[in-house]
Amino acid sequence: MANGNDHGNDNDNDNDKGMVRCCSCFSPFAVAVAVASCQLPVASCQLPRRYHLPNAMPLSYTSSMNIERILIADVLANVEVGAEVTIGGWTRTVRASKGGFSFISLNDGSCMDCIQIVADKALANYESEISHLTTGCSLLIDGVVVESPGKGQRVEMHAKEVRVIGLADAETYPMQAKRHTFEFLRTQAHLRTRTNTFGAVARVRSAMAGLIHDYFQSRGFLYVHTPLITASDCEGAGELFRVTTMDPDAPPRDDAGAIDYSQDFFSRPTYLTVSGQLEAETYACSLGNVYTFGPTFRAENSNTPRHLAEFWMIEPEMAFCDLQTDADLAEDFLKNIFAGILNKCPSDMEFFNKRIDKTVIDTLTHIAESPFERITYTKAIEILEKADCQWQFPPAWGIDLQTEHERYLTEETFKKPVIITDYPSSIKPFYMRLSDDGKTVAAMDVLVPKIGEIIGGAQREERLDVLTERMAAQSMDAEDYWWYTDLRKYGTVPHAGFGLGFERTIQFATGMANIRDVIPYPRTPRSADF
RNA sequence: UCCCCGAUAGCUCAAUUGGUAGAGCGAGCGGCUGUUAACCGCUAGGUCGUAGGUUCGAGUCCUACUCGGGGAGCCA
Repeated sequence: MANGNDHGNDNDNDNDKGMVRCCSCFSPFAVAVAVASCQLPVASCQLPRRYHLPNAMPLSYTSSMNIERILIADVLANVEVGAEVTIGGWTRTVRASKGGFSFISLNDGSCMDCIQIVADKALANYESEISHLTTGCSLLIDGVVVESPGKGQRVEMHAKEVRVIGLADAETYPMQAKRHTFEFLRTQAHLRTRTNTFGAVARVRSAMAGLIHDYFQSRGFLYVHTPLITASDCEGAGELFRVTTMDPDAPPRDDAGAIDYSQDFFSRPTYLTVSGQLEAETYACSLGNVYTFGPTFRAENSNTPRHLAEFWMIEPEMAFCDLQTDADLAEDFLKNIFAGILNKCPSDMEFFNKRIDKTVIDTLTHIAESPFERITYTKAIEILEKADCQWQFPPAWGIDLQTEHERYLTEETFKKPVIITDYPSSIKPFYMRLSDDGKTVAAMDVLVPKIGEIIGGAQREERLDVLTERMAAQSMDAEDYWWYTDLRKYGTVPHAGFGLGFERTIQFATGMANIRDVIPYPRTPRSADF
């Protein structure tokens, strides 16, 4: 066997049970080749008796080549007993025994579970280093996978070498091996991903992003990168952040004393985008079905568990499409990604179901399997007016639905997602298509229990005359949107789309109560730390 | 932005309706242990968010501010 110091550089190819021989592949791009080369005859393989998995990454950290760091997720699930592997991670708890050995629970973020390392006092640095380990230290461990006599784990690891890479002073390290409130962890956002909850949120968020791309890519949607800086200042979606290079203390001024934006970077006032929709429409009206997936900015002074100043939004846009198909897509899309996340992150989802919200798995399963309710706004108002409820805001046709109304519909009346369509034109933006009744527009909102509006969408107004009338009615200058109206002037086409709040989707899927806990570094009024 | 609640040890909280602060966890040390949020013992650790005010005396009452949480609005 390799001794503890050369990290697998031995080439003696013995036949230890469970060892797998394979060629090295230090480029992550060569995974397929490497896996294939594992089929080579043993004699042709010059490399160490190391377990090789597609997820293994070369340990470029060390100068000794031929080492690969195996993910703990793989060790726990796939690596067979007897194999020697190298893992790296951060200690969660260390239970030291003065008698002879220590148990180290190590987590590397690849999965919810930690692997238990048994470190014997025979190790060279046992007294000097291992017996002093505390929560949060980073380690590289070389050892053999063995069956675990303890409960709750298939295997554990007997360390052959424990390299202490970084210590964490227990006196000051904020992440104690105990329960912390989310409020406290928000103040330690750079370290909170070392907890079970935030590790799981990060994995689910990443998986969810992948599922969303998969959904659209596999259906022929084109991914469009719409600009983050915009000059459109009145899309009606909220307050905008200004983008400028002017000195706030001494902005250039014109003869009349007004701020002279012609001297600003873009020679005009510019802002961070509140939506990529208008630009996405232009791509849809030449390339068919498209989607955006990127950050969005709202300068609204919103202080709620459902609002961020910077959040991510997904906005599909489809040509030759009406409201019904738009709603069909929204429903199919949500079902698909919720079923997908249950399938892709089972242990993280079990964690959320056990520790965060005991109903999430049932809820997501139910959503994936049963049809959404679809009602018109008019019908929704009827239901609310008949409801035996003391409304803080009595429902009435022409007034937008309040939070209490949305929750009543999703949580009391239907107990599932509800798609509400055909809102009064007076409460919806200019670009939504005016219906034949002249009073409503082809809008749809998807409401879900607890979160409320998760999707807002519409069939777009494709008739030039109606569009310009509606712009004028909302005191907009159509000239500013000449490129948008051009779509209706040249080869106009019915089209529709919607916007999905990414963080609200993750909130719903995980049961996390506060949106600030499902984005790495939340930006909210008076808060832009990290 | 509006309404409500909160701020006490590193973290989570308590302090009998004004009499100069306690617990659990965490940490340090010791003991014990195939342990797994281990267990047992000892020790250290706080000018009670900030600034004023009332009072012989304020963690406790009053005012303002800051920060945090919940609800509402705006929305995704």
